[in-house]
Amino acid sequence: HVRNYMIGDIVARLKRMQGFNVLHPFGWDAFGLPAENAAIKNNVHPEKWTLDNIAHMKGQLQRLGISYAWEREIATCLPDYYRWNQWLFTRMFERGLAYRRRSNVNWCESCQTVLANEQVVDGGCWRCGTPVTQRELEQWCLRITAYADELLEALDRLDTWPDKVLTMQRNWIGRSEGARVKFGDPVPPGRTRERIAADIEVFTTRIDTIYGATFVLLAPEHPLVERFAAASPDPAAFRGQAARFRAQDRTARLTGEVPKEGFDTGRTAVNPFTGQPVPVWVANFVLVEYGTGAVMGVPAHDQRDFEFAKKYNLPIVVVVQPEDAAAVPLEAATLDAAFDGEGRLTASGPFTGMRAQDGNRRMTEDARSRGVGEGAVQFRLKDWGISRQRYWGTPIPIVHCESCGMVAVPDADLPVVLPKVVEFTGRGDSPLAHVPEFVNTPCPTCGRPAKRETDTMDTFVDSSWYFYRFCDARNDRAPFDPDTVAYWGPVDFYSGGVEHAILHLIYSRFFSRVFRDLGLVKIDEPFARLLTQGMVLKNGDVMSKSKGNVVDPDDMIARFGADALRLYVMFVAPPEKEVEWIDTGLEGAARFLARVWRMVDYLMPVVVSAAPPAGLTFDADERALRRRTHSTVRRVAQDIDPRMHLNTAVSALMEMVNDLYAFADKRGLRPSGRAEDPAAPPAPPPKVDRLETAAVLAEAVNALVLILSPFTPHLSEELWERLGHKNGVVAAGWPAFDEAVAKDEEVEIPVQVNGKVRGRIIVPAGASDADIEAAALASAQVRPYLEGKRVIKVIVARGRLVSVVVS
RNA sequence: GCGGAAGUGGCGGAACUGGCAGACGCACCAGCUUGAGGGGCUGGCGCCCGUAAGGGCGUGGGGGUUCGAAUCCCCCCUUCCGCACCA
Repeated sequence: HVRNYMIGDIVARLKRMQGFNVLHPFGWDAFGLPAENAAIKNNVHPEKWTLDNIAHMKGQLQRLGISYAWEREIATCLPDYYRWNQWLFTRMFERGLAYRRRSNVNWCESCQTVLANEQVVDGGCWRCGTPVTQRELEQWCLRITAYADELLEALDRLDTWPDKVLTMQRNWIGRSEGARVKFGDPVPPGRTRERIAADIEVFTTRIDTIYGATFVLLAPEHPLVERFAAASPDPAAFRGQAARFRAQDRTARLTGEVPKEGFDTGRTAVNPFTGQPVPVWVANFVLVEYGTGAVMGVPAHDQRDFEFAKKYNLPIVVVVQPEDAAAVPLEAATLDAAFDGEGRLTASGPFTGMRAQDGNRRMTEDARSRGVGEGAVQFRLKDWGISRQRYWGTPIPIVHCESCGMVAVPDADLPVVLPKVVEFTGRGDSPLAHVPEFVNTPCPTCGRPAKRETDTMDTFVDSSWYFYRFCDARNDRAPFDPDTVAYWGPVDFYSGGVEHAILHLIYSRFFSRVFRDLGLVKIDEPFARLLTQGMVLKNGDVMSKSKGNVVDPDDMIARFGADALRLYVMFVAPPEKEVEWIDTGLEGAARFLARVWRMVDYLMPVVVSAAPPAGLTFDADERALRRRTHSTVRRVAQDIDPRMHLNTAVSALMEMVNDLYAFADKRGLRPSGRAEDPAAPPAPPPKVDRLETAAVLAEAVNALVLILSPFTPHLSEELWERLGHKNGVVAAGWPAFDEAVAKDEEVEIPVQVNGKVRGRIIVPAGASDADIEAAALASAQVRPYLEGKRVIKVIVARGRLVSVVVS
């Protein structure tokens, strides 16, 4: 976290010095399970635990010198903030974007609460890793799927987002185009299998293979399964098999550990293209929540179906042949794996001979015209289940009334305040349900006794819109003023860990669009630029209390100072990479800052009394130092924004300091190496004869202190003041940079002969290509390599290199 | 399996549009600072041959494009990350 806040702070400080109006806010995402669990464990109220932690961390951030706009500080656990969660929930409820339904939900036994799909990682809880089980519960859901298409399509325009995040979101939304097709009741009498009571609708992306569909598979949870069971000769056995599949460990199923299994329902359905009856089976690998919960089995062209057919001896029919003319035609009898590539259709009635892709289109049309199917788009994205059976979260502002049903709490009655006196058991039923004063309330509509909803909201609701609240953090009439958000929004620069790639960043994109459709914001995408910063590791592991490898920023501040810590963390690697923490690196940063301090402190009398450089005539060394000063001013700014290479910005600062030392050395100026030793004789004061030398030193030192300040604000402010400036580094602004001064006077150009560097020439900057070529060919270093050879070609590359080709 | 990112000295990394590979720093080595430690300063530090001058090799491996490749293309290997029976 500290690294992330530093990155943002350096950008904010640069932009402020460049004259931008910078909103650099901070808030506390303070609801959630850790506080509640700590409360149970330590017998302290979650609110106290949370507020104490906030106070501690705020002190730490301030000691690090992170320049936050504390007057806009928010904490999501305070009614000032969460009332607007409730307000927004109410708006969504009115629009059908928030709804309640009974469904299977992910349940974490350890956290004793529901998890959203996004919060299930490798079949376990994202927070504690406990394997997730399924429970049937009444759940409030937010209809994120209403925005699925838009959330997907807009990713194409987020061109500054990391590819990784875009890909993860695309996969998560998981759009696939295909068709829904009905496998109907067999009509003709006299079959051995009985008629079923309804068509079975399947979803497929490969309708072109439908002539090879030789069976239909239902998910064990599919509604028809129970109907078939009831009508079967042995309902108990039937139900038992289905129940066994349903009970199979979901985690094992997800990791592919459970073998594919199924059983025959004894029913048939008619393939709407072949007209042939096909058996209907129940299979453990078919997912009820995806598509229609039923699929057609095409063993020749789908590997899962192939394995299933082999295991249960179901017929295999090849309907796509690879187009590769040399290939041996596939035959069902000899097939050892499904062929899922493109090719030409065979044994597909009127579609035979078409390319599979064309067949796909034509067969979808055909199905539609005959009323047996239609094109369909399917998403993997599910609606977002937000009910949590815990205490420390935003109360859901709904009242359940026996006569009026579910009624939203009117805006005037918001916030629904979280009661303070609650018993925490961690048992997994909502703690609020045991607080009668909270639960019992008159129905807002009819006034009769009614009961409040006792679940609280997923804390990701809190973090899905807080960035707009910062723009107008003290507004008590609305979540924010639209004009104010129009001024600030969208967020220009957003940095955080890649762990937010799906959860937070997709929810926020969803909420932004809800606000847009409510007329509160005009933008779609909340975050214009996204940086996913790498984590800081210690001994190859993520720092965590349980591993005992945490580096406490306060310890580092005490030992080396906040500035050294900031400089080191920025220098050690580019922001998006992971870094391994090493103490010696921090020592190096502290050493560098001591070096800066010594030189600036030593030169102070010269700097304070120096003339401005305008109108002076400088010697070569002085011009070189000015060149370094001006080019570093430019480079540091560009390395921060737009390049976001904070590590090379620090390198540039170090190079400048090295040059400053070298220049000073040439002029007999050298600060004492032991400034901290009071017994050491004081260094003689700097003696500078030339007006011009004093001027370039002053220019360099003043600029250095300023351009270092985003990284090392404390050191820079102190030195800046000592250098006789009054109003601080931000008021001073980013130093002006003069292209003419920064430009090299002459350049060294390598000369290659047949691709090898054989010499170097020095030419005035801006020399013409012809002059450079002539100088290269005349060079004493190069000439021996041209003796007796014929020069075929000479290339002068952008004034940077000469390449001579000889035979 | 699918997808994303990445492989450069002992280490972290630099090389911005194809143009001097290894900037900057860490570690290490040698020297100076009247002794030690600490601090500071100077120099060295990719690999191989060579006392040296100099030469050869070198950005995971192999091929290619180009006057020129860490950078572009093809194949392969490795690592990390994400998704994973999505029909």
